[in-house]
Order: sequence, then structure tokens, then C-alpha cells
Amino acid sequence: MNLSNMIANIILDMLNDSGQTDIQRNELAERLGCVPSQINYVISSRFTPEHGYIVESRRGGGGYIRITRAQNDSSSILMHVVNNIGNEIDDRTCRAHIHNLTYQNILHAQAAKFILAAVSENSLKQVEPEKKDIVRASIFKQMILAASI
Amino acid sequence: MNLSNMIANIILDMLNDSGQTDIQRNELAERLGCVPSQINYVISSRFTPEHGYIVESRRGGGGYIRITRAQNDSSSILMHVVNNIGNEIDDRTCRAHIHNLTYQNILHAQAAKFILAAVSENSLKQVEPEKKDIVRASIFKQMILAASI
DNA sequence: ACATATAAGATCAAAGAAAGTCAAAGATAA
DNA sequence: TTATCTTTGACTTTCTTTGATCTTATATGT
Repeated sequence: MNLSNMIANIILDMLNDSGQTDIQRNELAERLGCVPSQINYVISSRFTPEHGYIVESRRGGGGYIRITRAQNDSSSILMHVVNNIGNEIDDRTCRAHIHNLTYQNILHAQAAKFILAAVSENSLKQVEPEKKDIVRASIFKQMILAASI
Repeated sequence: MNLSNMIANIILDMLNDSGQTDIQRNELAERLGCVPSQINYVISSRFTPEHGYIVESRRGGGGYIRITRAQNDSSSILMHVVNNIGNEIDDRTCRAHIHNLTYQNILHAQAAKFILAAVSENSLKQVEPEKKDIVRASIFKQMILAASI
């Protein structure tokens, strides 16, 4: 068992009761005798949106990394969407997804409106053209994930 | 729980009955065993207009810091928010707005979650650092606009 | 009334405490 | 043996805590 898998198991364990956990990066790294950035590696390779996790963090005194697991029961369709988006998505495809999910009653009209607003061309006007679809994909994934928590 | 959060909680507690409170900076600092300027730090990082608070103060004998929760009708608050964002907005300020709007029942919890997800650092990871706050402002405005329709 | 003392709060910069990033070096699997 | 995954470490950014110094209001003695 390599270090990364051990760390992942520890985090999974911590997530087990409530589906959410705050970890102290330096403290955990010290406990395991590894460098702190190893924790970041584990998180960025195993606790991604595609894996169904939302990660937030705060620096400075009292800082933390918060990991939240998306519920996978009623929302497996949402996870399926997240996993099929890939690295970029254009406006049209995105809208198609949203309409489709709304049609299937997985997203409420209200939620659909918000997501549409966020991924619209208007919202992303300032992003360089060649990056637009990448940023859109990233936003879309985070929002779909937020819908499933 | 770090010191700043503790102080913030105490203030929130004091605000709870009437939505307004006068605090004695030195007295509070002494009670908590911290330097007085710590109170200023907490106020300027957590009780800003974006968070929905108005702060006044008076020096000298009988001095005080008065904190008031601002209250207005929802459409004017939304308009006010949009008008005050300007061209860019950072993560923290944005979250402050969202929490404030949620607290004032202008955004539903669900909507707040979507907006938070959309403007999170995670969503915008692929945007060049110097453009992040610009894109965030644009997304945020579109979504607030969507909320007010 | 005026000058001085005392009692607040404000400001700012430095130090400290986390977490983030990125690239290079090492291992492992195809 | 090459591509991918892991480990490490140096450096950066963000948030918090502390302390010294400044400003403003009130109180008091002449």
C-alpha cells in the first residue's frame, strides 16, 4: 500500500459518518511523516468532481481543507453527467444537458435557470475564446455537483 | 476554532435580539485576552457592508463600536449588490454577498449553493489569475440577475 | 475658557500560521 | 523503455495575531 492510498483511506474513513470532513493539512502530513503537499496530491488525484467530491479550503491560522461527498443515490444520473463532460464543453452541449436534466425532473426549473446563467456566453465573455469551453466545463461540473448534495 | 471566529460569534450573539449592538472594544478584548486591534480585524473582515452590516464608532470616554444589521427590501438589495460589484470581485467578498443575501431570505439555500459553486476558486481554476476576479464578477452578476427575474 | 490629563477607538506593519503551486526526482506499470 | 503515477521540497499566497503609534472625545483643574 503506497502513501497516497493510505492517505486516501484515512480521508475516506473520516468522511464515513457525515459525508463531510475538515482536515488539517500540516497536522495530517506530520502524523504520516510526509510533506504537506502530498495531501494536495491525493486530493487532486482522488477527490475530484468526477469522483463526486467538493473541496473547499482556507489558509492562515485555523485553516482547513473541507471535503464533502456528493450523495450518490438519487443523483447517480448527475454523476454520470459529470463524468461524461470531459475537459471542455460548448454552450450548446451544455444547454442540452441542462434541458435534458430538467426534462427528467432531476433539476428544478429554478436551478436550471441559475446554471444556464452561469455557463452562458455572457458570463464568460472575458475568458479567452480558446479557454471558454474549459472554464465552462469546470463551472458546470461544480454546479452539477452542488445540485447533488 | 480560532480567535477571530470566536469574536465573530460573540458579536453575532449580541446582535441576535435586536439586530444592533454596541460593543466596548477594550473591554471585550480584555475579556478574551487579546489585543484590542483584533476586534477591528474581525469587524473589518466579517462585518462589512457586503456581509450586510453597518458599523459606526466613537472614540474617547464612553466610546463604542456600534454594529447594525442592515435591512431593506429584496429588490433594492439585489440591485444594490449588482451596482456595487463593479468589474471584479474576489472570492471572499463574493461569498459575503451570497451569505448576506441568503440570510435576508433573498436567495434560497439551494440557489446560494449554486452560486457559491459557480464562483468558487475550483470553478475558475483554469482562468488566468489576473482575470479571475473579472470573470467571477461577470458570472455573479448574471446569476444575481437570473435570481431577480 | 483653556490647557492638560485620561479614556476610548483606529491604523498599520511585522510576525506567525496555515494552505497552495509547481517542477524535479523516483517509482511503477504497460 | 516509455508513459504515467508518486514523492519531495522550495517557494508563494492568504488569513490571523500582536504591538506600537496615532487620533479623537471627554473630564478636570486653573
